[in-house]
Amino acid sequence: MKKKLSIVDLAKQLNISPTTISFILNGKAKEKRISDELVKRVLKQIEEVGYKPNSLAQSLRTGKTMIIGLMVEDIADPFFSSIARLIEEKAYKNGYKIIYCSTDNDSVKTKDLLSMFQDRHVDGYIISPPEGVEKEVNDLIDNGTPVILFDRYLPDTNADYVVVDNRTSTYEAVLHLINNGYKNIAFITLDSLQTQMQDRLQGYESALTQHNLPHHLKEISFNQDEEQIIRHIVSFLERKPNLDAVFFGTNYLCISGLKALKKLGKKIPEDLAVVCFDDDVVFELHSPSITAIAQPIEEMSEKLITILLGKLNKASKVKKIQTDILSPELIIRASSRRL
Amino acid sequence: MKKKLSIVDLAKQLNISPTTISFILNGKAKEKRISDELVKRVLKQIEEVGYKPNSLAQSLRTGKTMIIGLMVEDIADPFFSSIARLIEEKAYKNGYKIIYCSTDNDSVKTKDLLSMFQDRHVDGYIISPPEGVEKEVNDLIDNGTPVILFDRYLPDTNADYVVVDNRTSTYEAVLHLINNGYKNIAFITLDSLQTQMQDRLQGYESALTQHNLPHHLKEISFNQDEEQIIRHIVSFLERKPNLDAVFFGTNYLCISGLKALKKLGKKIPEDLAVVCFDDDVVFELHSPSITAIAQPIEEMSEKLITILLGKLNKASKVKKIQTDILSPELIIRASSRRL
DNA sequence: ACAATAATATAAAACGTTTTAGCAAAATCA
DNA sequence: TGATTTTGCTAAAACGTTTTATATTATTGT
Repeated sequence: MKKKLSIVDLAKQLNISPTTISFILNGKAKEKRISDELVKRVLKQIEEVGYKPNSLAQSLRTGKTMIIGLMVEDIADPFFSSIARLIEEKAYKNGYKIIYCSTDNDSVKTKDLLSMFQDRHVDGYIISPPEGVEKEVNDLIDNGTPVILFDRYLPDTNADYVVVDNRTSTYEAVLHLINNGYKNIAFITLDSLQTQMQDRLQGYESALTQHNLPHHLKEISFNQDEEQIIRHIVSFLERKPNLDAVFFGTNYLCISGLKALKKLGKKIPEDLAVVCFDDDVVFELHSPSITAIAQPIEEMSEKLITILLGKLNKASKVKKIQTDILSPELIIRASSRRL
Repeated sequence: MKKKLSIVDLAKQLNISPTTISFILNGKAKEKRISDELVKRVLKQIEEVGYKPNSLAQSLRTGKTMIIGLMVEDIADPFFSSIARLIEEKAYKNGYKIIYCSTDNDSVKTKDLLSMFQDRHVDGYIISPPEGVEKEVNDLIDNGTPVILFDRYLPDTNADYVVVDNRTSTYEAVLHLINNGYKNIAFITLDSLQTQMQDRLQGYESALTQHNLPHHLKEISFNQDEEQIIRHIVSFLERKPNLDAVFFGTNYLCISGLKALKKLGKKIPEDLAVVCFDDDVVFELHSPSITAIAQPIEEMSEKLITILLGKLNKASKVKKIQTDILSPELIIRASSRRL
């Protein structure tokens, strides 16, 4: 447990002031007119003894922690963990570390976590927020902390966001079903007011309305385990024997749905066509493979980190909200094609 | 951007010393004989003005950050993201936050990340380590920092670890294939010296040797994209037309393998039986469903966090290495049963 | 009634940086 | 030459806590 040496120790070794070392380390050697010779001497010693500044002290003094808070709905969800992976990569490349948490879409839990992150003086936030944390997010922003939302956004906040065009992509996916001759298309989704879910719902409804087709909506509430979800889907499908297609609003609803269909012995797509929002390796490998709306995860992460880093660097007082609406891709597979 | 108030501000408001407040906040009121009346007064004011200690200052002074460093091979891998999810939950419950990163099994990258985490004075580590970081891990431990490894361990370190019994579980899975009459069982695994992969290999080999069956080993090197992996598997399977079963050493190898089998038009299990180490929803939903060795993720996370918190609290100088070897469960599905 | 002890609270140092303000010597200018 | 500017560096304050050592008053014991 040997003591790490401090800038003061180093200064003593070199018989100079800590100030000088600090200037050199922070790239102010020129500006502060430290002689090249001394700079060299200091750098050499630093190299030799392996001095590393204590980042806690730095943070305390500067107010910057170089930490980004990443709050996702559920880090175990492949969509979010993939995003986390990409964000991590880009953040580390820029000297930032990531502290993460899963919100469970629970606003109380999220408020708590936000408060914890604030305590730790996180420099900026990337959040897929639940509803109900508008005030906290706005407080953060008013405080000058960059916050950028993704997947869904909070209409009543000034936070930047990066989302996909849920409405159009859902609309087009449903259109694809219609074009394949399906007429009784169900939408199994979450009972949620979050923007992305509402937009998907709108896309579904407008496509059907436009083609004069009947709506079949099943909203499943969020906090249930998989068994329950499957039971709900099974019972819905049993009550609706005339359905010929079903669109799932999220990847895990679709996975539960596939299990439900298996249980019911339904053939895809003969008995029921299937389309899902959000792609997954499960859908690619499934027999038959499942048509899905694939989100541009790489692009989304890139935008997120770029916007965030931009705000972190410039501390730009740009009042205008930055919004990025990306286009997902409909990947048509066997599950939605008429034979 | 209103200034947060400090313990000194609070002290001024109350006309007392910061020391007193600190004592009260750290539960030393009794020990330091602060009068109940004053304690009440302070607590009330804290509540009223919403004072929160600056954790950076606390960390600087105490050396404790209440942050756990979680280093996994790849946070986007469902095995690791599930663990991350559970660890997160338990850590937060105990007041710890989590800072994470993906190592990519790259020892250089990992050393870098370790150094970054040290800079940030992470209190303890949970790591699924690549080989080649033994020295760094031992340095950490010598330094008094709790480190606990999982999934694989580093024989040349004093780090505690939680792993599963890879050898026995693989042995039994292969035995299961043998008992179902399969005689030419391939093992497609990583070209890795990590303990978990070596143990799985041993389990495979001892089962075959014991039953006098031929070995068919394919080792795939780590840093390849999925396309390459699939090509390697395809070519291996083409070169070995007499195989009747294949055991995959990791979940993503199996996923690539399933894609390869699809490409080759092989029927499972008629042409080729399949078993995988590590379960996944893909395997459950696949047609036919895939037999897999399911790791006790919940139990593993529980052990990890319990051991780590134990070491964090007691700063126990227990020299003995704690090792936990859990038993995975073989989930027999359609892909490995003779018709 | 006096010493010893207990009760209550605090001042000041320390953690390791960054940054402001400024000092002394050297160089330039007029 | 004397004043001014530039060069090269540093002392000390600040960030917001915790902790050690100690001061002051009240209580107890004899």
